[in-house]
Amino acid sequence: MREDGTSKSLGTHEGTDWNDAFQWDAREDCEVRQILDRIADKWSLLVIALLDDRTMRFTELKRLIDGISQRMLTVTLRQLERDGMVRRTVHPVVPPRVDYELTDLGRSLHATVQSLVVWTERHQEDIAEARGRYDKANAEVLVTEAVGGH
Amino acid sequence: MREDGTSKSLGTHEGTDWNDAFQWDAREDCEVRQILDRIADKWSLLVIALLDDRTMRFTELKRLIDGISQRMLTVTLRQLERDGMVRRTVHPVVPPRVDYELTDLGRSLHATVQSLVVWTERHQEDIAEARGRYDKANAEVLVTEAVGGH
DNA sequence: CCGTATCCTTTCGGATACTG
DNA sequence: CAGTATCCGAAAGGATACGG
Repeated sequence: MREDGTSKSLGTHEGTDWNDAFQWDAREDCEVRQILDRIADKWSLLVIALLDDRTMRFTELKRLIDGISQRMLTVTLRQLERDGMVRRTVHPVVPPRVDYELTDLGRSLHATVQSLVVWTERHQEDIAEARGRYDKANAEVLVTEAVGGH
Repeated sequence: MREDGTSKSLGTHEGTDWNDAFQWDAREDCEVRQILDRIADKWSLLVIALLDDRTMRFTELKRLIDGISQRMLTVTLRQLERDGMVRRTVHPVVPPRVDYELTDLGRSLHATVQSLVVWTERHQEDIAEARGRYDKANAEVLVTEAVGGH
């Protein structure tokens, strides 16, 4: 896909007062986008948060997260392992035992993500308030339209 | 949906050495999860990054991002507006003119996200290297299986 | 115990056409 | 110009069954 690797969204951007925003998020093949996708997908952060505490086995994670399907836990762990966030250790015993633990890179990522978590906790009231206002205003518009026969 | 609002993923967790990871990400109705979803969706960050520079009109954003469809720009802006990140100002003129600008909350979020961007830039080589190792190791496994008649 | 393979539903997002 | 409405294909993710 993407038969032209050249001009996705930057274009020629001649004399514009260009900011550095696009250095990091313009194309999908951008590193930042990929990490962001990993961070934001439904389960990765949960896994990282749990493993930041201690090493865990597959079934432990499965049980603690529990909304997760076996398939998605596997997929999530494989992605995290591939990106170097998680180390997977297979113990050749029966029944099989597989340990998962965070790498230094994974721990570092988790620490960084925490600042976002803190931000969210600190501002969740502002957000809730904003949503309240928006929804209220929007409901009024709908009512007005209905009354006016639209 | 979710007919039982009680036990989604915490369960009873009796005497486990429980960490605080789940305070912020266990359920989908959690604030952090919602903000994360917004941050990670395909276009929000791009919009925020552009608006952090200056106020822009709908068509300006459309042109600058340009991979985006009209529909998704509208949807993205509405979500950001609802969450209090973006302020939408309609000027009652013809042809219509609508300005979008970041609120203080939006600017604050953008600043916070930057730390993640910086982290990614700083570690993208580690990640690329990890992927290289993983893919190489994985390819060997496949070859071994094939040779062994699997 | 730790997965993989398959199927199937749900969601996301692009294309297109139409309005004030 | 700045949207809304509708349709449709692609992808994410859950359920289930099976394998080493």
